[in-house]
Amino acid sequence: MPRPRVHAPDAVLDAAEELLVEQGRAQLTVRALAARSGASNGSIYHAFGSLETVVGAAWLRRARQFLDLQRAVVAEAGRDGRRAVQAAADAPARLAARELRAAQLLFRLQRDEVLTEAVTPEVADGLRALDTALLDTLQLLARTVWGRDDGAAVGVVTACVVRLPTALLLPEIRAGRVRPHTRSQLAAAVAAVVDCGLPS
Amino acid sequence: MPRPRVHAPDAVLDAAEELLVEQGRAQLTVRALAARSGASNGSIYHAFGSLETVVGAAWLRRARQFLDLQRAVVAEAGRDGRRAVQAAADAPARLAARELRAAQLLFRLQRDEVLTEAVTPEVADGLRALDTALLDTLQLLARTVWGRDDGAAVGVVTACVVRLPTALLLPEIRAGRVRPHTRSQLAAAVAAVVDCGLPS
DNA sequence: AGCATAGTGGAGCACCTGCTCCAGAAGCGT
DNA sequence: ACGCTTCTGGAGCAGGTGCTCCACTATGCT
Repeated sequence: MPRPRVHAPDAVLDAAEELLVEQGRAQLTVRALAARSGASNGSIYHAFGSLETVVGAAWLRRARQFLDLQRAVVAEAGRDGRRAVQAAADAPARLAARELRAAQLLFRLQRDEVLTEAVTPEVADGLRALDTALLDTLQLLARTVWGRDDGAAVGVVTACVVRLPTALLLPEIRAGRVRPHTRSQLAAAVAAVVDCGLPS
Repeated sequence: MPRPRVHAPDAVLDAAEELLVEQGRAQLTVRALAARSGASNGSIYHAFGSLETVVGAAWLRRARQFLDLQRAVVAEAGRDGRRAVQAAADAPARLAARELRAAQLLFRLQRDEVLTEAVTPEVADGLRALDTALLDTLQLLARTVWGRDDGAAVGVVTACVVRLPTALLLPEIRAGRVRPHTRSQLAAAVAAVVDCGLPS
């Protein structure tokens, strides 16, 4: 019926990803994106509606990939709580080994920087769905370790699964390679924090 | 001889600090800074030369404060390497307890975001001096723990003293209060990473 | 009193941003 | 062949940015 697309939306997302990883959000302008992707200003806005939506969609694509991998890894780890949390924390390193770009994007942009007012409701819903998906995993882990998933327990799991990996892996993910020793450090740190128990 | 200052440079730095902590770097515009500090555009540029220099100077002021405190804490910890590293890692929490704003500023802006091309040579030199001062502390700690301060040893100390505190404390520093339990977690994680040893 | 000097205020410039707008192109069904 | 629809390209707008520029002010020295 209509005129077919010349520029696949995925190609625009790829270009956005490159710019975000290589130069950061501030350098991702409409003009830079148009130049790198080959799509014109008009095409980009026709397909996405706003720049923020492009960022959101690019992040969403990768975050889904990550959460799938993390869920699989957690399921594989079995019922030993500490091991399961260690596995979840190691997921970013695995992602980096398999799809470096994905890990670089997810660790370069925080979730808060992605879900702004300007993103299309469609993508915004996707991002919010991601939040609850991650929370599900965190709660599952909390129950596996302590048999409860209240705020305190989930807080500790979050520290292990989100904050510690960010801290220890981020420089190496940016650099392009995660050393085995760093993964050992992460596992040790996670075990220590888990053994530290819940806040009183 | 000349006309005396109406606006103390420190007042401008205070205003910049507030804006940076409350709203982030992107919201720190010349106009916002002028409005909050009371100094005019002209005064700000006469005193600092560029906006980046204001940011750099504000950061520098606080970073010096932090490094002094950290050095003192390390010196106090004595010759037990692991304890010394734990003390150094705990320094941000102490800073937050004493001068919340300082910790909030230092943890909100990364060092790389501060030292850009646009900062005055004077402030840029100060920032670079800070790098070597921090490196001194890191090397001291590395020697205390392993008796060597090569890249590998300093790398592990950096993970303990820079990355782990950033990861675990940042959300609470932003929120305004660091819980004792979080400091325990940090100490445990640091011990675990230290005990993990050097990369092969 | 007059001068030199450092500081002040703010108008305005050049630039860049996200985004809008719309004439036209490219396909499809008829 | 014609219209219907979606997609494309790019000119251009409104607004915000860092920064420059310069007339002016307030002081201390002579």
